[in-house]
Amino acid sequence: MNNYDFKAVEAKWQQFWDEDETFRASNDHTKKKFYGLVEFPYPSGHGMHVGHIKAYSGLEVVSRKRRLQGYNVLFPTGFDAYGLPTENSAIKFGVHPRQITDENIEKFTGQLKRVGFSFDWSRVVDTTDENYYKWTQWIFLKMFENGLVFRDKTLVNYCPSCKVVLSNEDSQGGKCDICHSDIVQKTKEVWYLRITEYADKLLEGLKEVDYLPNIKLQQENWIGKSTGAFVNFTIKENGEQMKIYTTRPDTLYGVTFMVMAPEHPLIDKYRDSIRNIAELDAYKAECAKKSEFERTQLVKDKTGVKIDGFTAVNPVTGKEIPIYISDYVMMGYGTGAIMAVPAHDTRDYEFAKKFGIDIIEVIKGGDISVEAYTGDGEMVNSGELNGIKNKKDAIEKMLKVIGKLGCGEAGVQYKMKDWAFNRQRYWGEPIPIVHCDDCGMVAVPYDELPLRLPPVDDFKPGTDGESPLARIESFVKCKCPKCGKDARRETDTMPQWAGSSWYFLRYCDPHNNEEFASQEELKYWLPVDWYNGGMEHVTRHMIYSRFWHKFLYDLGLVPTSEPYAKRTAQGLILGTDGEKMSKSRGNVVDPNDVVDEFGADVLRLYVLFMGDYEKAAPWSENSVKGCKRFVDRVWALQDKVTEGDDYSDALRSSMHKTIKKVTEDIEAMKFNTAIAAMMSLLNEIYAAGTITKKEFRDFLIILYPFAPHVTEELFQLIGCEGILSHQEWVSFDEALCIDKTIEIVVQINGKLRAKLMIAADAAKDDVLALARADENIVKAVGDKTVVKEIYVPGKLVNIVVK
RNA sequence: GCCGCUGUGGUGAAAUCGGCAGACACAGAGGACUUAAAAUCCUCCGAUCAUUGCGAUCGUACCGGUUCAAGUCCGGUCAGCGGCACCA
Repeated sequence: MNNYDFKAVEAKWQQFWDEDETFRASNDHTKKKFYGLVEFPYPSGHGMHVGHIKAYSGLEVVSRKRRLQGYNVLFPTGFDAYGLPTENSAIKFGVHPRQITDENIEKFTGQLKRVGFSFDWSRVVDTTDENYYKWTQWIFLKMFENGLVFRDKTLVNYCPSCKVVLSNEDSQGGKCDICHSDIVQKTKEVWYLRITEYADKLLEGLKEVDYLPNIKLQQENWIGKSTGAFVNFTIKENGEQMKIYTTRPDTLYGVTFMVMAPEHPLIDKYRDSIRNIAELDAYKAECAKKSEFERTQLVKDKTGVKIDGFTAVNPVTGKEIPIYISDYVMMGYGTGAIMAVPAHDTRDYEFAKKFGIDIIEVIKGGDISVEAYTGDGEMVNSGELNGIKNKKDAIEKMLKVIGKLGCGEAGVQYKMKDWAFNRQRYWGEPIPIVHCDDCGMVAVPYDELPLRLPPVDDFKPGTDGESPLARIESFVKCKCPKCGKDARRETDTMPQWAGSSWYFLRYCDPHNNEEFASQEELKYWLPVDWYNGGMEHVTRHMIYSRFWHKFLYDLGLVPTSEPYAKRTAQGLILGTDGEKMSKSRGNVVDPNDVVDEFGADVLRLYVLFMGDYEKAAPWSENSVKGCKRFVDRVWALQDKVTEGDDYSDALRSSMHKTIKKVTEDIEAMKFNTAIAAMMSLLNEIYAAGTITKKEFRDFLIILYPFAPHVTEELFQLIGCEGILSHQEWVSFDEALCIDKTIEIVVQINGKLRAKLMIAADAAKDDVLALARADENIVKAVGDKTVVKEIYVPGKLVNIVVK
């Protein structure tokens, strides 16, 4: 036997699989299917990261196993290639983003193949390919047609460094998700998708899918549904109805003032009758200067200005109360105005204390001279609500009261906002809309898709926040598709998340030129059976793509209401220092280096063996060596093979147990313990000294999904027929997993005192008798009284003594 | 502030339903082979005490509880990570 030449063996099988198209999904729709999906990479110039390898290795193992289990497996990949990093390097090096993208895709493809992933390479999609983005534009137009696209002039999150408008999701924490600069608020007219229309469906749909609980929870929190009531307060001076949203209508009797967001439209409407309008304007200007970040950081000190000229009337008490403006009320949530109940809301309490406003207790239980009481209790000072102790009852009662008064009704609110769907940059899908002076916004006709990105020399964004496309006259100037007059093309492009919102549909039928995918293929392949990816995509990509999918479902264009039946997430790989891998820390591990030194099989094994798949784990060069030893020891088994088409007595039960363990652990994504079980079996084989051909063959099959190269080679070397990729997964016999004799533990008062070997089917009394007779037990019991004896079959005996 | 998760040897970690804590690895120590080293193979490897050997006690962040039995369940505390955050 030679030393294992992993370079030659891995190259040999990668070439074979490539030429043989071993992993191509079949068109045979009579077979049972498995659609495993991993998040397609963004082809950045840095190449792949070991994190990518871990992210793909999970479903790679599942997919390889499913094929052996007789499934028609669709395990595709592709490239989510639009985006700023490519555009920025295009600007930096003066190279067209198309060229950079092509080079990066080639680099990524090579790296993925070097690791031996069993992707179906005939179905690769590239979101920047015109045959792909044609359909991204097509779906956008369908949304436009159905009223889900609108333009609005509002305060937007704007990144001054990237010169783009960002969605709420992309500017979490007041930082730009791309460059981490501080976001500023800017008024701009931009494109939106009406995702809020689907808020309830997105929430409801979570009930029918199998996502990890924390993924569901994060999505629920993001959608942020709350139930409460809308209540109208009349403004005495002008009769205007001031609508507020509250989750606590039960506290309506405790309202002592009201607050509007500084940008509230009623202020502008009645400027002339507000006596201190100059003061309000100054306050508003001051707030606009603060970034969202500052606004939320300076929580402690409440600021605001009383509106001199507005007085609100509490609809249930008829009492007159002042109205303030303050930046602790946001225009973007609810109605942009609130009723303030200082006795039972911490923020209102702080405000009331600072401005010397009355605090009226309506719920007993706290001490409102010290702080706001937000708990439950008996209603007081609340008219017909007095005496009610249960919050739910109080809310119900109040809803009836305001219903009778005709001043309000129950309502729901969502934290989720509409999706700012635009970028003022070059490298994205052009938005297929034409602006006509007479017809307004007009869709580009479907038969003119794709609306291609025009060739450009200068990709720099405009200083005024305009797309570079705005400088291309030949692109901007066009005829209105409706009336034929001169018109202007929209120059914004779609955000990075557009292309990935439907890519899993395209994989079903990637070369279709008539439809985004045929109904027949979609019916067969959908839903995605198992989707794995990073936690960072749970509130963006996942919500966006579920929204697009549900929209297409409502049009009858996809057969399932949910795109993904199951979703899991892998944990990060940290640097050897235990910190998140990043270029600036210099702790990034390049998968290429690992493949060069140890081979692809070792890399694959290690990323799955290093710890719980769903948890973060630091990289360790030394531990990689352990997996290398394992592969080498498997290779060396070829010298220990004896003829035999059965299991030997020595290994029979271990074989069955290991097959069971590996079969089940893969399904539960417990890859680390599956590998550990195979390592244990290998240790047993070494202890036994020999292995039958049948045992070796079956061992290779269960190891194959993890380490396909070395197992294919050994399968061939020991003279098995065909290739391993075409074998059947091995079965196990539950009965043979049970040992004939087992070890049980004997405890005295819960402390281990002896161990016994007994027959697995021994009767309780016999076991207890044996236990009592054991010399250690006799000694330990001594002259104490036996109070109780507990027997757990197969596990232990516990003798309780006094 | 709110919600969620996690806390186990020198290290990464295991441990179905409450039933032998530390599987499997890494690192370390000793030995075999070797002129030597690497590689490989074998042995040891939670702490303390005892030690010729058998063994004893403690030990899963901390404090308490339930139980014959707790890493696992319950109550409280602390620490770390993630998400949301003036959401009315």
